[in-house]
Amino acid sequence: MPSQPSRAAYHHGDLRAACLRAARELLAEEGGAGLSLRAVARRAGVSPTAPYRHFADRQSLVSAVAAEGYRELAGYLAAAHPAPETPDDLAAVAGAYVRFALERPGLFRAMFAEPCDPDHDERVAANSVVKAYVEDLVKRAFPHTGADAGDLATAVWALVHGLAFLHIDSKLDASAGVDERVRAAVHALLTVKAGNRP
Amino acid sequence: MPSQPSRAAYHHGDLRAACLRAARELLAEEGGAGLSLRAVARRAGVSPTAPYRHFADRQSLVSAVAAEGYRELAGYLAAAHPAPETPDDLAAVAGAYVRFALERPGLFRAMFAEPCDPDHDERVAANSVVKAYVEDLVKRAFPHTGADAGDLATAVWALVHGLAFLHIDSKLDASAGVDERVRAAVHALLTVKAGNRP
DNA sequence: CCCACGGTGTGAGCGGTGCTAACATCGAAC
DNA sequence: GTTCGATGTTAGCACCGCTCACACCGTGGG
Repeated sequence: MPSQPSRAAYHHGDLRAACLRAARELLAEEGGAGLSLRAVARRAGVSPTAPYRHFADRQSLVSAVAAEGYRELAGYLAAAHPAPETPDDLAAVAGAYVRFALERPGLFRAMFAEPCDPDHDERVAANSVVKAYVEDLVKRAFPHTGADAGDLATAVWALVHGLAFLHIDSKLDASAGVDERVRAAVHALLTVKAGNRP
Repeated sequence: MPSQPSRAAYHHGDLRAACLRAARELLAEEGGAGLSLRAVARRAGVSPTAPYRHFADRQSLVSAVAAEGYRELAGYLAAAHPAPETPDDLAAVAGAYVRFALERPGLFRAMFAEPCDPDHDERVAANSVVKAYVEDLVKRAFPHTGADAGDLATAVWALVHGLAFLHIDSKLDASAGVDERVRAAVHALLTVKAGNRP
């Protein structure tokens, strides 16, 4: 591999990274439909088929971008609250999850909207990081719950995941006060009177 | 318009319906990527551009299919429990929502996975039917909740929606006992002790 | 009764796309 | 210093969305 980016090089130097960056930009600018290997190649200033040296096919590129997205999401959530302990902290993290989706809808859709081959190791690894983070978070926020902690974690993840999708699909008018809305939804669910059950 | 399906007709008779049916089949067999106007035309036994007489573009076809999907979803939920009243009934309906997504992942993704033009009247109408149904359901299952009923409905919809997506993305091993898993998740969320809050 | 018209299907064709195969270039290991 | 493998290029296939000009035919005004 070339150690230095020799000027006007025949070889790009770090085409893989350039492709990922270009893919991210296209995803942000034109959405998932605009993400094509050829467009990526154009943006990277390279011939239309050069990316195939680094990605087996389009799906492979999308998976790589998605894996990046998972890692970013994990960081984003951690930044929202470094050590969430209470349900209120959890609501803050939930807000961050939805905000992440709203700020990068193209990326978020790439992460979830198309079926991905489960063989992409990097992708499943990055995904399970998010999963583990949510589970740990829920366990700390509800240490004394009688319900199975795994079930609760699943439910919480599903809740925020669903909120995110409904928002980016504009099934809920998202424009104003997303955090407030998310907080209200989480609060509403967590404070439902169990006594209502027969 | 031809009143009778004259045999070997130059005009199809009901090409629009045939296109919708073909689109549904393609969605089921090959997923969203396989749904092309040309493939639809082939399957309907018609020239590649004939569908353009009935659908302005691909997006328009997808929106029409999605609208069908929303109506079917509403019927599917209603069939799961004709008059849900208790949180347990609600869990049953939630299970139906997820089952619907798992049985028709292609259709479900078409309904939610791509951004849709909000100008497609039929589609937004069909979608709001589902929304109203969920709201009514939640109001009946939790008549005495102090929280805003709209917030709670949003939260419940988000919960089942998220569960559906996580399942069809196989983020949760869905194969066995989906209903049980969904019921457990809903139960876990609804029975969280509010007393845990500071 | 006939004919014009408009709704519907056809065909050719443009540019874009995923992907493959054969070839070109260059850095690095021997 | 030569060879070799990784990386990039070009040509080309089939398919795609979409447009335009044209063909067909049921229907309604004369």
